[in-house]
Amino acid sequence: MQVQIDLPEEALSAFTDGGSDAPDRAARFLKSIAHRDRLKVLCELLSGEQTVAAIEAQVGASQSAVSQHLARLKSEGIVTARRDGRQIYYAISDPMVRNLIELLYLKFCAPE
Amino acid sequence: MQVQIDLPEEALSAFTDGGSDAPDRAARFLKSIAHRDRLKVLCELLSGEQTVAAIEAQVGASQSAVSQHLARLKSEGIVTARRDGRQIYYAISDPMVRNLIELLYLKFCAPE
DNA sequence: TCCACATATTATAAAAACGTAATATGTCAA
DNA sequence: TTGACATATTACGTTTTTATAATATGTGGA
Repeated sequence: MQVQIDLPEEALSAFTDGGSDAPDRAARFLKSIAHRDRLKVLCELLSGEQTVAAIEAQVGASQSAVSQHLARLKSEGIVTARRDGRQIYYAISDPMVRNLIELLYLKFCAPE
Repeated sequence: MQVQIDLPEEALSAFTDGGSDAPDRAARFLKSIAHRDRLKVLCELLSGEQTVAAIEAQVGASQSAVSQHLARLKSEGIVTARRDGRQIYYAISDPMVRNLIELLYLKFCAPE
């Protein structure tokens, strides 16, 4: 289990350079993920696409709440939806989300 | 520039396992970071410890706002504070935060 | 066509986050 | 010990997020 990232020097000022809207976009992205149940949804989707009903069951929130969470994640481009008959399958569309969830796992779930 | 993470299988269910409070703790952590100005603060601190005045100047927010942001980051264990005379130096205390900011850089600031 | 199923949308009240202004605390130097 | 400086804290009105309940939409089968 390892995490390794190399960054160029200019990265240090990427968020502090005045004109850029990167901080706003990054904050919006993080806010979309920074919710107990949305984290659970994403973790559930790590293993592949799932129907809303399956997600609901795992997350343990109401149908309406889960649907709203999924709508938010979708509007943010974090997940995609695909209909098959009556059911709708959601999947993670942003590979970076996987890295993020994995980082969170290391910090909050790793057995030491 | 690379990001590589390997995780064991059980990670997939780390957030969805019922009893754990990991999702709550992870969401709290993300919320602490998910703010335009707090992101700027952290990015500023990537290059090393800084005084509040220096951070204020870079972030471009009011003294009170910056102080409150720093207090929140500190209460979350994300930064530490060290007094030297009249000034207080803040620094990132959690190495994982560096990884996270770097991930965000790749997504929101990389020149493509 | 009608009904049941799967999911989405809307409305809204409660809770949390935010920004600003004012005030407080701690430290140094005269 | 007083004043200026650096930072923290408190109070409070505003905005945003969230949860819940109710209703709507789309799909397939009888």
